[in-house]
Amino acid sequence: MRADARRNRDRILEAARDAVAERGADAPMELIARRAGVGVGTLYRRFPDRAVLLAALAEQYVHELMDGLDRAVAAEPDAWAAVRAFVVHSVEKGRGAIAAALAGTSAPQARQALVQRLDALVRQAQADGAMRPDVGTGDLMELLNVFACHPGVIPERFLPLLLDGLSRR
Amino acid sequence: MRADARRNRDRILEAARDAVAERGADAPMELIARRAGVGVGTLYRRFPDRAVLLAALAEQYVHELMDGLDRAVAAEPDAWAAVRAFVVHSVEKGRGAIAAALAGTSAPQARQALVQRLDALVRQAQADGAMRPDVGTGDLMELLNVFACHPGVIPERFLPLLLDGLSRR
DNA sequence: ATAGAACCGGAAACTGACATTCCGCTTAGG
DNA sequence: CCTAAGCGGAATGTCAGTTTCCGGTTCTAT
Repeated sequence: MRADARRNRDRILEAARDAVAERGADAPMELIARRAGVGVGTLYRRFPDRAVLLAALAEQYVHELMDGLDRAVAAEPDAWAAVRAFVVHSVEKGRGAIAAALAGTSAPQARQALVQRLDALVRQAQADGAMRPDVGTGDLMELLNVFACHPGVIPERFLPLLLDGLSRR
Repeated sequence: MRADARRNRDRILEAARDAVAERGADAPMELIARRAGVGVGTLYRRFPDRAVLLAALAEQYVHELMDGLDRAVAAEPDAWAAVRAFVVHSVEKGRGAIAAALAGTSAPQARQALVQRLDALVRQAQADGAMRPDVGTGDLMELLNVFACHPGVIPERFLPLLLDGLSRR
């Protein structure tokens, strides 16, 4: 693979993430191409159709989340603190890929691994009495999704509120 | 206006609200008509275009919210309790009209009146030390919007979390 | 009962936004 | 300097919705 081709591929993924963030999973291919500074032809050469592109996006994003989770666990000995760090990290890095990643159809195995690791952490935090017991890991994912998909929900403004809501009173 | 025409008008508004809830502000006119048990022709006779329909929806909905607010204030002497009651009521009655109502373009005067009344209540609740001080009325509206637009955010599951997040720690 | 104004349904024509293809030109890199 | 790999973007095809229109139907006032 030629160097410029690789560069374009990365740009496309980046642009696709932004576009999906703003316009949802069916953002126009042409918009994605334009934002990547690339012709549609190039986009289609690299990703034969939207499903492939979305899958690549999801794959990449789930791995980023997994990394974030690992780092949070490593940095914070306390489970609840780790959950908080993960949420903050995910929301900030989130942008639009979440919509694709959590839609379910893409990258199911990687997604499941993430959910399992997160679930263990959540249960621990709840067992410690630090996190409210009536929210599940699925709810947490849903909330990340809201931040990613709903532009009006600005992290700086709503994250403190969410974290307080999630903690045990 | 003939009696059957009025009946159809009401049905269309009802159907439009549901359709907007599920498919967003650009739900197909044809879908709305079908759900109302009416031909597209009838829909267009009553509402020349989508903007008019959305405006009618917004108007109706903002008034419902206003009524809910009045009732909450009347029933609850405490400001924070009234805010809570209003939020619960709004989320439950919400469905999709919020998307249209809060989009901003429609029914600006009625909307503004609502925001003003709500704002006074919020400030009171915050002054009482019962509600967290770092959320504004606009944020509250945004949150209602999330419940209305995001089907995955089920009120029964997320409302307690939201209310806890909104209260002062 | 009945005239006729108001209303209705839904087929059909129109529209525009996107997806996808294709090919002549450009460029990396050995 | 050669050529395989890559590129852009005009052109074409597709389809979901919008909007119009008119022959038939239903109210309701008299």
